Amino acid sequence: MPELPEVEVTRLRLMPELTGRRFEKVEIRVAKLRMPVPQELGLMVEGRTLRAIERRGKYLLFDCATGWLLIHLGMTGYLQLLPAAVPPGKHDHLDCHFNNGKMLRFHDPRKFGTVLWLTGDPLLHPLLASIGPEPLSERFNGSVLHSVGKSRKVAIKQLIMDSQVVAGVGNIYANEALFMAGISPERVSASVTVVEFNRLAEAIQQVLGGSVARGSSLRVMEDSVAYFPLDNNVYGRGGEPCRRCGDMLVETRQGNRSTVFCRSCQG
DNA sequence: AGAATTACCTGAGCGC
DNA sequence: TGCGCTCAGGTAATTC
Repeated sequence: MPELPEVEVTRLRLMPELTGRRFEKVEIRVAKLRMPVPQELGLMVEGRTLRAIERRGKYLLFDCATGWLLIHLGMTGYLQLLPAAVPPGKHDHLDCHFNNGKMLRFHDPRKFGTVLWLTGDPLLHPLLASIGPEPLSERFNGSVLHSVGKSRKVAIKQLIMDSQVVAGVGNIYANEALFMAGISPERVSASVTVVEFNRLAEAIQQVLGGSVARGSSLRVMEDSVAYFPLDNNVYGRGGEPCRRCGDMLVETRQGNRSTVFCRSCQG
């Protein structure tokens, strides 16, 4: 599923192809996503020139000067850049045609994604206004994490998955970052020390930044710009040996999400 | 306010 | 072969 690094790599790949290009035509085939795709989207976007593509958490923001096209890929969504003539298949819900003959196609089997039109400052929109700091910015560090986490009673894993605390840390990277930092996902947030919060913030940046770097360096695979493989240390490896100590990784559930960790390496 | 739970959705994998 | 079940999970909305 697209996590922050996949979203960022998508942005980096689309930007050189599409900035400065004009939206010619928008085709909405399926508007019934998690939130309805606004009817007037075509009217708003067509004829506009794309100035840039920004990202906030896992939200992509297409700067159209008069407003912003917001896209979230949900769990199963991806964006493809294709020649305009490629016929749509199942789950190809939306196409944006550009004046260079390219078409940006939104594909999302589970329809957890979001496509909206925003006016005004996008960061003030309710969906974005209360998102925490960008994990890959200098604004995010152990002190920031500590200042919110020191008084919270939730498990540390749920704290770092809270988008109000830090943007865009999903289940896979939460598991991986906690392993890297040597902290048990089950620890109550308030029991985590300053030193550990520092290690955790560092690990979050390492794990996300490393994936962005790896994803950016990969050749574009086929026609997709969304996915790249991930070699996880813990996620998806419950019951298998820990790569650090060899003990069996345990799999539990937290807030209905699967958690995998090493009881020996993560205290 | 913070924590916990629910809803949204479909493909994959499973047992029978 | 196919039916029914469970699971996967980002995040907004809802409830406690």
